[in-house]
Amino acid sequence: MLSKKAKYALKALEYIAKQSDINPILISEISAAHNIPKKFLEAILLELKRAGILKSKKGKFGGYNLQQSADEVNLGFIIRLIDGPISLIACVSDKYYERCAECENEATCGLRNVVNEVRDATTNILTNVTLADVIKREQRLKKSKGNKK
Amino acid sequence: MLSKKAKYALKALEYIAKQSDINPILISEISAAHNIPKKFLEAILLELKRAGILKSKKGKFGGYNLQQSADEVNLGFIIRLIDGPISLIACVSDKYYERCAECENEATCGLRNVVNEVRDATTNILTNVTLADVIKREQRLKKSKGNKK
DNA sequence: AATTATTCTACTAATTCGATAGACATTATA
DNA sequence: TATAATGTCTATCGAATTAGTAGAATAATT
Repeated sequence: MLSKKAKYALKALEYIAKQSDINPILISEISAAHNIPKKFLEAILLELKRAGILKSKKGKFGGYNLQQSADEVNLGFIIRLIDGPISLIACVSDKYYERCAECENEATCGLRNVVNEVRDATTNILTNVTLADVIKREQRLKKSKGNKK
Repeated sequence: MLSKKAKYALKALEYIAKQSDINPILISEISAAHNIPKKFLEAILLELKRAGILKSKKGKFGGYNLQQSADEVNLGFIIRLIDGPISLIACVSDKYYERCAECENEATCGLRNVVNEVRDATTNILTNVTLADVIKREQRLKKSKGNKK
């Protein structure tokens, strides 16, 4: 499961991406809109800024905006940044690889083979879906819901 | 990521499944074979027994065997049993469903839509791969490794 | 009875997660 | 230049989870 931190990060980024680029978005606004503890969100946005995803403006009328465009930021990047490995076992992770202590031969491990397949399936989705896509999906879902009624 | 407990459980089950059904397998044997802390493994095997996956025999020449056949036990079941939800967010989980506090409309949430896709991809693999499959994969990997040399 | 195993209860140490407090720095504008 | 509004930073904290341990009880075999 994702940590709350990662979920908050994704929700906040989606919220910022949806707004116009002109006005910086307030932490307190995002916090109120999604019931995210403000102080916790502060730390998260700061981390996203340090990673180059957000930019900030201090002082009055300050706040946050995307630094990259919404179709350049994929979900996999965010999740890895906040939560670490996406894979179920570290022995199949690209960025967080670690050997299994209890495994004799990695190359022939059947479990590793399965877990590797899961990782491929997961990262294929997560690294190909961007913030812009998430917003598009939301709009599509809202439309198709309207049609059904 | 899987917990160590879940990884140990999977490794131990694979080990038991590989042996003949006749002789019960000792905890200490599995523990030694895979570098799994013995006392910790004890608790894990007990849990697997309670879930109906293993059966045990006490006393001399006691130990553990599978209760179900190796092609009936799928990895998803084990992982859910030990670690809980496979999904990245509980709002798309079958067995561990929970509403997101920060989400207004679940049906139109774009993030949920993506996470649901990930869940489908993951569980499709994990619930279709059995212990028997893991062993087969291992054998296949060992063969293809031999051929290359 | 002795031996060898699982079973069960109860801890515990370390780490991670989620969250908070409060001082500080920066910016806009009145 | 004062002030209000905002992000930045450091430090901390409680609760939950994870990983692992100790030791007595129970059961089966010889």
